[in-house]
Amino acid sequence: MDIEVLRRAPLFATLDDEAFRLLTDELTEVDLSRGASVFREGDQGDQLYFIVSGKVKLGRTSPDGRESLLAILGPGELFGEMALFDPSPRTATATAVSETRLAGLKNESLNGLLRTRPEVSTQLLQALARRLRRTNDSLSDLVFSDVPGRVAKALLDLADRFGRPATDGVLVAHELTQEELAQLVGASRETVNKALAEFVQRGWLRLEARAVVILDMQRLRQRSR
Amino acid sequence: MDIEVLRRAPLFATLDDEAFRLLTDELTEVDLSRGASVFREGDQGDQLYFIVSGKVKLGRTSPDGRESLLAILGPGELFGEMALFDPSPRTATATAVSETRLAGLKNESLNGLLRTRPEVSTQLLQALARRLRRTNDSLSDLVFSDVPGRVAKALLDLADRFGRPATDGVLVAHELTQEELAQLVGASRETVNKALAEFVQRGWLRLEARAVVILDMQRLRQRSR
DNA sequence: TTTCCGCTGCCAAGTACGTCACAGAACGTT
DNA sequence: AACGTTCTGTGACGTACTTGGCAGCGGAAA
Repeated sequence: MDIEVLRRAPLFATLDDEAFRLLTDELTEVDLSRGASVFREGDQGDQLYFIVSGKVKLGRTSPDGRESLLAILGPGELFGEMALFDPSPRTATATAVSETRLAGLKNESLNGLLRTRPEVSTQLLQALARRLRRTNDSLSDLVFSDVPGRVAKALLDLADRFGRPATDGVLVAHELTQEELAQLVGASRETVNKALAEFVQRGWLRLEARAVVILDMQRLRQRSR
Repeated sequence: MDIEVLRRAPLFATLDDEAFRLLTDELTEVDLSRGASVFREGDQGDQLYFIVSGKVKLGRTSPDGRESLLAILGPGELFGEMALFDPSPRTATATAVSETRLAGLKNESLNGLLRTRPEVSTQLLQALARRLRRTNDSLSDLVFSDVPGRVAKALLDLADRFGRPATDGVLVAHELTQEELAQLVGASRETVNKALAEFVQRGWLRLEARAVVILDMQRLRQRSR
């Protein structure tokens, strides 16, 4: 397993090499192809996961079958920790958005780590606090912004986390279909498509297969406020 | 100060009486009347707060001045902890909804506590995980449910946490104006008013001043799905 | 290649909700 | 009691969005 990503993860940053090696022995490798789920709403959960490579979407299903995405996570991020601290079934489904490699850490292993290395809990608290802040942001966006605004925000956020400089702008290989993007911003596919078309028409974006190139960050950022 | 609420708070449950007494010495008492703020968006934060009595709303303001509420918190709950773990300015404004008494705990005191009592961090992780779950719930509700559904959900949630049995139902003294209730569910005051009127007309509710009496939990619960 | 299916783009129609506008009730202050 | 202010209730109207439907496109599978 490629442990480089893990070694750099803030959660393990305080560990010395020896402790880190012991820990990696306890990790389980999980490989997923696009569309495969790690766990589903209602499952019993006793593991948290690190994303080594690829992307994962966390989603929920409404009683009548519609879907909504809580977050898109990438390399170095962790998820599935809630079921450990607040013990109850999983409240979201985790699905691979692309070819994805995860490292699973069992509840007991984590508890062992927390016992011998209490500093690690600080990192966990930070990770949770950051996630809560992001979720609060999404909540406000949903109330304050219209769909084009939310799409702009989502693209900028994805660009921050997954963007790479390209010849004429920033390439954001988000790997999401417009349907998934719509579920992420809480709107219909149709409306998101229109918003994207408008951005393209204004010269702010170029669309590619499951990716966009942001040509005018400035304007897009203004539209997102 | 009335320390009973604090003694029962899960965060301090594992402390022996001696440790608890030392801790309470480090708490600062804060009293607020309705409408007064503990901290505001953008402030520098170095304290977290327990609610001893009363209620607090956590809200955000949009660039154009509209407001949205992230949560209503009551006795025994804590807030303002995010600024400590994820150090950056406060991302929400905390305002008293009624006469409120708080106990403030400084960052350094908390760190001291975490150093001597690492078990406390588990409780903090739990509290954060629960909050994150609730926020995720709000997020899904906003996407999945219409306004009447969200109003029903909000009332049931408030009933769970602040409801007291009455002669003909459950009295929920939420202390919120309809404007605030609207900000909580992410809708306009008028629409919320109409939803409430409909519930009353169907015999599910009775309205009182900044309170409701839930007459038919069943139906209300059905409407909220 | 050909076929198929998922994804994209777009039009038309319906609707839930926001905005505006106003009036009455309740509450606190002098 | 008189007054202003804040809160509640309700109707009319416009619109941003959803729903539904359909056609073209491209990549994967046969």
